[in-house]
Amino acid sequence: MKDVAALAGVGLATVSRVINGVPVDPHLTGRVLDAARQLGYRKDTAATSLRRADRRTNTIGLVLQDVANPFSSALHRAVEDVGVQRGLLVLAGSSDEEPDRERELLGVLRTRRVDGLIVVPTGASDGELAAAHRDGTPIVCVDRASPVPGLDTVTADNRGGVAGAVRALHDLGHRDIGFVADHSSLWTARERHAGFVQAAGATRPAWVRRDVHTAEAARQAVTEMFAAAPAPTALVTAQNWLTVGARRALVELGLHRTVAHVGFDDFPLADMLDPPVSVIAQDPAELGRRAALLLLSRLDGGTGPAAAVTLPTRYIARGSGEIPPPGR
Amino acid sequence: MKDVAALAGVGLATVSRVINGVPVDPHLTGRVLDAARQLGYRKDTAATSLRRADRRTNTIGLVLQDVANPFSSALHRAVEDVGVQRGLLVLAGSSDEEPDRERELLGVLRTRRVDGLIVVPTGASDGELAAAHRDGTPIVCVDRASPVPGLDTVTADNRGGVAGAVRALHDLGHRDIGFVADHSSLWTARERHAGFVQAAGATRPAWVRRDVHTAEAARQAVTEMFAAAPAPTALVTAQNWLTVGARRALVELGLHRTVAHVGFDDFPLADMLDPPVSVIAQDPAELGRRAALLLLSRLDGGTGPAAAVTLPTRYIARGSGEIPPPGR
DNA sequence: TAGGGTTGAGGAAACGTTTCCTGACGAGTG
DNA sequence: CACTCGTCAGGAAACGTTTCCTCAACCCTA
Repeated sequence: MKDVAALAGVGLATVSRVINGVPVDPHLTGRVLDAARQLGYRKDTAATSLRRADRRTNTIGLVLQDVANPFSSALHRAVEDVGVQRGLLVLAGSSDEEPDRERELLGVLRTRRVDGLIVVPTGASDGELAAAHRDGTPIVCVDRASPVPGLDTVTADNRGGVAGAVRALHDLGHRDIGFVADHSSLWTARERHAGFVQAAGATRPAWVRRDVHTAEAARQAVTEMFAAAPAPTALVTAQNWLTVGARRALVELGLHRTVAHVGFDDFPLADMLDPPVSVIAQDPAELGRRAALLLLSRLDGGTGPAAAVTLPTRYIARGSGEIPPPGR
Repeated sequence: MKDVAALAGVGLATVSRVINGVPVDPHLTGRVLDAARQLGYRKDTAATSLRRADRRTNTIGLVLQDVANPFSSALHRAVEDVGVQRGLLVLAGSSDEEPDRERELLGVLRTRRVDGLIVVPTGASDGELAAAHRDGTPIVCVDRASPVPGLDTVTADNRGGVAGAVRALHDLGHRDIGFVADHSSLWTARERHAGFVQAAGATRPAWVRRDVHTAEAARQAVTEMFAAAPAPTALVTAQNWLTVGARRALVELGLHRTVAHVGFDDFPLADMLDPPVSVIAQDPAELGRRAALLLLSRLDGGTGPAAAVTLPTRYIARGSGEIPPPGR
């Protein structure tokens, strides 16, 4: 920059003004731009954000469950797309549902003075998150409720989605409905369970399996559920991997055309299985987009109470959820 | 930091030493750490990398095709996992195969003085990439050959993978094999086509469809290919979305149990379709891991000529590729 | 024509670190 | 005992910007 100033024969301050688009004598502007081009000058982001009054880094931190998970990566992409329009770059990391890892990530993101944070919180009430909030860093929690009061949140209507699907099964004549859900430490798993209970009422405990975390575990759980004497006539699985595992079990038991099955969360190729899998779909991209927009409005100085956006889910009838109970 | 120094009653330099783990009088170390904890001090990354002799930012830039694409995100995760062990954070962005977007991304990453770059290059010979290389930024190209000479590359054996699959079909008795590939501007598409030509020799032009970019386009291409009078008895699709689109077409034509079909790149649920889809699988996570390791060795001062790592592909026989030609 | 007001560019301080250099102190040696 | 050498902590400069402040030049008005 010093070199550019020297070559253009102007002061340092003028170079800064030109680079930042502050209006300046057009003649000088030309000289500075020429000199900059000639020297291949690019301004240094570190120095810029160090000195600027607003300390902006034009970077936002994104803490996901796992960058490679389709839900997370769709969300990531949506955040990127919103950010790009503002020249924001995204620093993303995977917490793997581990509170320690989440804390660590939040720590380094804070150290880098990101302008804002979008977090899929693990749920363990988190000191780092609270500290960042106190520091005034705008934070949006997405997909799950915030462990820290006062943060903006964007979530899907997990409870209502499941309840709706269960009611649809009921209307079809199903009275005996099984349910498989993920770890109860996850807010989404608890919400989906609550939706199930709300719509299905009391059922046999053996038909409700919680804390099932992998496709393989779901396969086993469903195999056991349908091996026992009175078996449900319909099944709701509360997460996409669990849905896949459950379908595998149903196929192995030869029940995939007999037992109604609805999964939470859409997944690629769900329509190409036989029968095609009906799902309660949420829109991860929309979750990400709304979270990013919310963050931007805070970055623009938006004040006011914490927003709590709930996005609707959508039932996609593909066939597996429309199987009637035996004898109807 | 000034406050910490004052509270601990030491000089600024000593605080810096303690924070960076330079050995210092244990008594002072204790005082400094106490003061830092008490004041909630965290060092500022911007100022650090501005002043440090090596200018390290502990950040690497990752330019992918699309952060949300499963191949890309698996690669992303692998890079993250390698980086985490070194305290590196990943700035990821999506080029969407657009050279302009790629340039823009590389530009802002360069501005941020990332320590190194991992890029899935669009292929258009790129001035930014070359400039970054000249500046001494370590760069690794992954999945595709480098448009700039002298860069490390990590790629899969696309050509050999396809050739192997075609030979296997030949051994089964297939003589008429169709081929569907992505845009020829993509290095991988060209390589896979080359592998096909190498193993299949000359075929009817109508049976080789290139520049097919979406699942829907693949569906149409395959529909046309098998509607015409002499149709192939086997099909190779050179990308996972194309594979899905092709399978959809085969199902619609009622040929999915008659025509042998092999896809390039594995995809989730490939084993749950009927018949299960045989694929030539590459390992995106391993590609990412190797690229990241290569980058780290350069960051550690590793010198020497550009490495060109080629990872093998693996044929996964699931059924669809093992269908014999009619009459055998 | 002189004086006050306005505009706009240059100089220097500041952001929060690291690193160089100086100087004090203690130990070892002649 | 005096001198030199080595060790280690503190002060200040420097990294590349932005921003504050000063100051010169110009225009307008009395």
